[in-house]
Amino acid sequence: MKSGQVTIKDIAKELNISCSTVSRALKDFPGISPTTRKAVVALADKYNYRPNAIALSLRNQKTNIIGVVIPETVHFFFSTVISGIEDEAMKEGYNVMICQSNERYEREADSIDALMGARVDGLLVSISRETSDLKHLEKVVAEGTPMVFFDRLVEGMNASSVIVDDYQGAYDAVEHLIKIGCKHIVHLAGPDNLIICRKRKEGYLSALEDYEITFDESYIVECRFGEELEAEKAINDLLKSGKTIDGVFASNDMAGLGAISAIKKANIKIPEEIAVVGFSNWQFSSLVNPSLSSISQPGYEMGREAAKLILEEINAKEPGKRQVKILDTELIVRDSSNRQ
Amino acid sequence: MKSGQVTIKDIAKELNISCSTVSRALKDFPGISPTTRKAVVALADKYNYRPNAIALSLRNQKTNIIGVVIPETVHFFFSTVISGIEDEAMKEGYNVMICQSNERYEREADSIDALMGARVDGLLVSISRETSDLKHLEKVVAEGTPMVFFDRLVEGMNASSVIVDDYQGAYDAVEHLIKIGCKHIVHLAGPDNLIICRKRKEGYLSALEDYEITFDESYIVECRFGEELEAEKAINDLLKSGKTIDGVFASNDMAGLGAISAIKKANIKIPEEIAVVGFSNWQFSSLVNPSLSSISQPGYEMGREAAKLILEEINAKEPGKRQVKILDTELIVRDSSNRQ
DNA sequence: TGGCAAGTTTCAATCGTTTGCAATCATATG
DNA sequence: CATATGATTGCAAACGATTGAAACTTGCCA
Repeated sequence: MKSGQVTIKDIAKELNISCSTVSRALKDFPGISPTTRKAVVALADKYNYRPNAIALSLRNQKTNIIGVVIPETVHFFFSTVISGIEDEAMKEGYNVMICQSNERYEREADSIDALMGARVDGLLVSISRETSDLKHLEKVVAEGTPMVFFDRLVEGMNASSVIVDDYQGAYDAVEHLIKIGCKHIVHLAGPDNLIICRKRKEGYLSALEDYEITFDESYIVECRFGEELEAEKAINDLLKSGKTIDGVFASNDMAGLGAISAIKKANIKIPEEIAVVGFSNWQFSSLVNPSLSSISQPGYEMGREAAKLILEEINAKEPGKRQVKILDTELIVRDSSNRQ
Repeated sequence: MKSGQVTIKDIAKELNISCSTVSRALKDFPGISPTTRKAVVALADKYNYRPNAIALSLRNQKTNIIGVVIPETVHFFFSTVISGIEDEAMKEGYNVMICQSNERYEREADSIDALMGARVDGLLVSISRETSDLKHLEKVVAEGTPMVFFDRLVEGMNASSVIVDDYQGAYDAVEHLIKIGCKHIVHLAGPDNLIICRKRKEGYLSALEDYEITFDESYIVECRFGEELEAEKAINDLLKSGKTIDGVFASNDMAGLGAISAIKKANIKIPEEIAVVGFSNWQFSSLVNPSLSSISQPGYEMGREAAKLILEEINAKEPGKRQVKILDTELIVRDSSNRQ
């Protein structure tokens, strides 16, 4: 802010009138003579006057800024969420301040502190993989700043959230595998402290139960980091152990890809011998070979819904009820599970 | 800002002292009695006092916010740039405000206006595909707000920039194709109004010239949108026209992928009969089949460098010289151009 | 000519923080 | 006892914009 930008004062001085008059002239307040109004508007135009949002924030006790704390923008899913948030926020005259936690707890806490210091009107949060201590989030609630979780929520917290129906998505994926004939389905699970991962596991288990498929504990392998090699190794180990496998449900697409890798290297046919379904429908999923079936999550819509919820809370005089918005997923069948 | 957050005033009132004293006590100013200081610090701690960044911004005429205008965060490359910007900014105590132009001129102009209204200390800009009118950018410069371009810069503007050596990257890609034996190399070009695309085309032309390969105008096809189908159609048309093709240099990976699609569908072998190289090294490039050779751009580093440059300008008393930082690219050879 | 109303404009306070200067206090010195 | 000294603390203005209330300027009528 080298502030070559003109202020109301500058205009007032040049026209030899008071700031109040300038302010009122610019907002079409009654009681300003047409002459004055025209002179003010002309000068404001000439100098490209823009109201100082900082000054307004201070006076109105409202910044019109939404803070967003997100694990990583480089994930395709999260970047679509950001797009949704931004579009909705911009439409309503809000700006967005984004901080990435890089999946680290400390960075998440620091980010929230910074955003609170900036007096954002509300906070949209998707917690990091590391987060289990909730002090930093409880402070936010205690201080009365509206907060909405998206995708990665926390339990037992007085805040609304927007999530995807992970349970149902997982159920759909596994049901699909069963219906094409799979009876020995491996689940590459995510870390247990993320609710989304627990839900996906539950969906997997329910589908097995509903279709009366015997469950084998060793068919669930936790892939903590959701990385390709991690999953490749997991599947490879299982194959070597001599277990029968005819289907894989991965809790994310990168793991699904790792599974495909391992299976291809073992010269096993996809989907004829082993079918694979991932989760999240990453950008690359349609591009790999074989293309990866997946559960698509409406990221953009999640962003918009989260923004809508937080704006609702910001504009509510009374603290309203907590809401949980659950968005539907969609099974996208591609070559990796397409048995005619 | 429902502002349950405590202010200096609240603390002052509770201790029956003045705001000045509280302020000084919190900043370890000399001339405050240890008793008072301790009482203030204790209370500030108890109430989780955070300085109001808005008030500070107004007083100091400095927001400690960097504005970022970017075409789309959903592009892997741009999201890595954002990470770089954010890391560097956070390290120096700055926050980042991000606006996406979605490749639209009008949205870009609006975003810049919003960020200027928020009195950001500096602006990092990568222009949209649509942008050719520069009025909105010239205003920024005229008003004395530091601005640095990254990746997509504009010419004839008094601002620093961080770019990738697109010319050299393209040259390397084409030279590589020539060295593995290609003599009829198609270039899927990007829109001419983006300097990066013109540079890539120049690199292509130079390499052909240096290696004395006759140039055929019809081997350059412009793909305006950088989409897969667009490129697939372009290559398909060329193949049908009966032209000899043994290499493709695409100005981005999505176009490269389109080329691969078209070639595979025509039952032509990659890389033996036609080799393909893309540009940008998108996340999926290593995952597709055949994996796509590409020119990697250091996105994260570009973000950090851009942030460093803008911080330098913000902190400089005198407006310094304009700098252009050029980052090196790297040719990554994968299956699509790997002839033994 | 005094007075009132309508039409304009200005004053002053506010938001939270900082900071130069003035004020207050206690203690010590002449 | 009066005053100087040093240690603390408070006052007030500033940043830019808004807004209720007060003040000013007209013109007009009795």
